[in-house]
Amino acid sequence: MEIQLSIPRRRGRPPKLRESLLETRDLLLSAGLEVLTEKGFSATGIDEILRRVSVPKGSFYHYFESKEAFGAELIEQYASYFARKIDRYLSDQSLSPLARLRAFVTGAQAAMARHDFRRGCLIGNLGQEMGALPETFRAKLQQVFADWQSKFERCLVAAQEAGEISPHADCKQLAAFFWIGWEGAVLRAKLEHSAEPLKIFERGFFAGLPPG
Amino acid sequence: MEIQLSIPRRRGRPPKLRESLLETRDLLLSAGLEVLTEKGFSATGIDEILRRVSVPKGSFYHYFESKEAFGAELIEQYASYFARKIDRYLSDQSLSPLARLRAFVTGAQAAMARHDFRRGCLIGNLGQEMGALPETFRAKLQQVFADWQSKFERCLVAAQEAGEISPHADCKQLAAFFWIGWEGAVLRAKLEHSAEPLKIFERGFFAGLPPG
DNA sequence: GATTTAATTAGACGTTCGGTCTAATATAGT
DNA sequence: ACTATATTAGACCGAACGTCTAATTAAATC
Repeated sequence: MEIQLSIPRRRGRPPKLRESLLETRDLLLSAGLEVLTEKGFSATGIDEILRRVSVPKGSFYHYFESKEAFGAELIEQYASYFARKIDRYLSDQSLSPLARLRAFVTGAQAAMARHDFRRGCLIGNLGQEMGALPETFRAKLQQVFADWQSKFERCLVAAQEAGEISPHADCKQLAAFFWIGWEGAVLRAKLEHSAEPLKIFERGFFAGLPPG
Repeated sequence: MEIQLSIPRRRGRPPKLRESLLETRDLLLSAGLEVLTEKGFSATGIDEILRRVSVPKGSFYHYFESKEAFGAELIEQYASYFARKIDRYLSDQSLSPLARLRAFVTGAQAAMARHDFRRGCLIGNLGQEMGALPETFRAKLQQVFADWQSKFERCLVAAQEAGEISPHADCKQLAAFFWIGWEGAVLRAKLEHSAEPLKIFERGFFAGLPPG
């Protein structure tokens, strides 16, 4: 939980060849991710993030223009981190396309379990909070979902080609359906501190796929 | 948007036979519901609610012990209001059980549209926020979902008895699946300011039901 | 090696918010 | 008339928010 800096930061311009060129900045981002996935954007104060990693406020506003800018960068980081994660699962040629989707779901469950179902999906969290967030976030969040969905869509098409699901299935719709529901499941898993909602959604989704 | 009191409130003990016996209190609750479904609990300040309805702080803390108590009451109010709404739809004997479920979904879509998809579900909103909320809310929220789900479950059993879905279907699971996903759809509809996610989830859910 | 420039930390600052508390006011009850 | 009760009014406090300026240190320049 407590990330700490290897070498305590000092004032002033840092030496050029230190190992911690972006350490403080990254430290803030990773602490921010932790807290935001747990408590959301509005409920989280900069001070809390700062305290967690023993960084003074000045540093924060040195690296980020504002809380909003910080959030925007977190979205980008998280989105691409997660996109890579999806790609890793969905490109596993040792599994059938449908099995890859299942593998992703299983992996995501394990990931939530690792944090005792206390952390959700940053994108889902922020989406829920949009009413209180800078409007600039909306498009970003929508785009992230669109991206994740398109990855799923491609995998579903592959499943179709492999005869795992009906050739008449609308893969785009199915992919959207998955992500709409999955975020609900993550939300609920956080509320219940349990894997059950994730499992129920998994079962429901795969059982509902039109057989090939 | 701006609810206003019929007669401006005055200081002092109010006359007994006024029409506004609980007006101020109700005013606060309904304004609170509006704001909380849009922005969530943490992002909303008491002051904002008070300003909206031109009520001074003294009144708030006269009627409610704390923000937490206010939230708890909102949950109860909303939960039972919504439970009645569900009951109304699911007890409509002029429709088949499955058609009643569809009617509920359609009605909920219309309700969201009425607020331009800016307001979500209070229970879902608070569930997402749990990481930053008083822990006493958790059990309440879980119970509300359990309640709503059990209503759905009963209707699904009726659908089963009517031969609309497979007799082997696990109605409890299906009901849970619905509410898990539906909350995701509401979240997403709010993010996109669109009915599309609700429709996609509706299609996906009903298409996935095991035929009778 | 003195001086300027760039990078980073330190923390003061003003504002807002949640919650408390006291006073003021008005009606009800006796 | 007097007391009790209900409600509004808003000052006040401590904590937290986001911003901003100053201080400090190393690099770069000459």
